[in-house]
Amino acid sequence: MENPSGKIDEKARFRFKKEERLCSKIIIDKLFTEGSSFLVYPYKVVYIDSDFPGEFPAKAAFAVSKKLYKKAVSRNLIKRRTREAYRLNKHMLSSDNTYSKKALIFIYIGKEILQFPSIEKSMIRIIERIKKVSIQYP
RNA sequence: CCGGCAGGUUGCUUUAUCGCUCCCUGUGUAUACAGGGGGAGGAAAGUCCGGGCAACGUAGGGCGCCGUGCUUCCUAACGGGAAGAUCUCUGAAAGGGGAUAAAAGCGUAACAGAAAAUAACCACCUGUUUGCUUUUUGGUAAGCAGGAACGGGUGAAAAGGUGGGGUAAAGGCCCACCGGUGGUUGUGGCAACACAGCCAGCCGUACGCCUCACGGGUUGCAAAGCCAAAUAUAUCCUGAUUGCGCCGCUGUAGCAGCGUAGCAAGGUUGCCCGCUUUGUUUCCGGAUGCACACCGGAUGUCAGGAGGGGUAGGCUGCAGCGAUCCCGUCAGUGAUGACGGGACCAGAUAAAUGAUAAAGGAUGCUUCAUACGGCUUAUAGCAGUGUGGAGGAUUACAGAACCCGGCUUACAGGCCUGCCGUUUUU
Repeated sequence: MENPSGKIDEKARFRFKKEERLCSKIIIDKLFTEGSSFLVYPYKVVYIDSDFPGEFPAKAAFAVSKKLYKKAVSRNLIKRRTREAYRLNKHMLSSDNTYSKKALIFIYIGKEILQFPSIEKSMIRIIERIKKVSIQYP
């Protein structure tokens, strides 16, 4: 908005600060009770339209089931790889008015810990699907 | 050298790109940007003990429950640790595992076995009855009465062991030596205890109950406090006012004071005594002389508290001058302590401390080359050791959540110190 040169946008492109992470317990509860979802292996993605301050197209959270992965180390590894894939590709979601703002949760349901390249591939497919879903027709 | 045991220590490195969180400085009113710096572990794990800290409870006493249980020491404390004592299992050894309060009383001991503790199944001995035999003051078989723990068999365990005397046959029945137990004296040790002497024939083992000593209030940082936001004052208690009962004073409307005791229930975070709080036995009516039982009523307002309801955001707690960490010296066998110097060292909260790529290191494996000495069926082959190259593999266990001290469990590999040497080889 106030950066016609687009420089800050360029810098902030790969940033992923606390404002872009989904922290509110209320929204998370709402997501699980009212949200829609789709599957792109190895993820289940839950999303809902949500309004929040800021210029970001979405707020995201990442989850790994404690039942599938009992050790904290492996859960951390999956969440870190997922977060990294989201951080590197979230610029594809633009913050135009043509798209509604979203709250997202990525739930890892794969039974094996995948390497980063295949995780990134799935993430790109997920983001394209979210784009499709959130087009607003005025 | 190799194999093993014990203790300690360490537990991948570098570069590039893109990020996360906290602190400081600067620009900057908020947001934000730039620079600099900090950012997982020895177990952060299990949540098994012990504390700190916090809230609540608590006059005091008794009983119960739970935990611990050789000795001395260490420690803030411990069920932890160090050094030691006795017994026992295991190992060739270095070592490793386990047990240990006291004993007055009581209980249990599967299967097998006659019997598991006031022992008699077989065999043994004595007496006697009957039968058989005639080797007739004997022998033998069966029964009865008794003696006897020496032999056999069972068992995890059978009433100390060996030898001798003694006896009908035997037996600590008696004696010598050995072992144990108890008493006692001496020596050593702070002590557990050890060793030695003397005395007593006193002589099964295991487990449990009981007993004794010491310790233990409960819940946990989602504790606890504050702010913001938000819903709703159901119910209960206390005080004031109005009102109830009794008594007193003035005097017919006010004022001041009191409400004992019994019973029941609750609280006292297992129970009881005790303590404490509340209710009731009070009044009126249904309802009729009295009593009991039953049903209904004994108001409203304000303030405070309990409780309920709401919230699930932020701040403090909470990032620590400390049972702190590092180095050194001294004391001590050691756990540990004292002193001196230096340091201030993660703080996330759907939860940071990373992701990706490349190179390197370490350790096995396969293969090739080469060097060394050895063996054989000897210009060759075999296995071993060292060095170098190539390929592929492995690089563990595991992630802080209020903080410490331990314990337990998991862990690829490397390093250091000390100790042991059964088999095989040199």
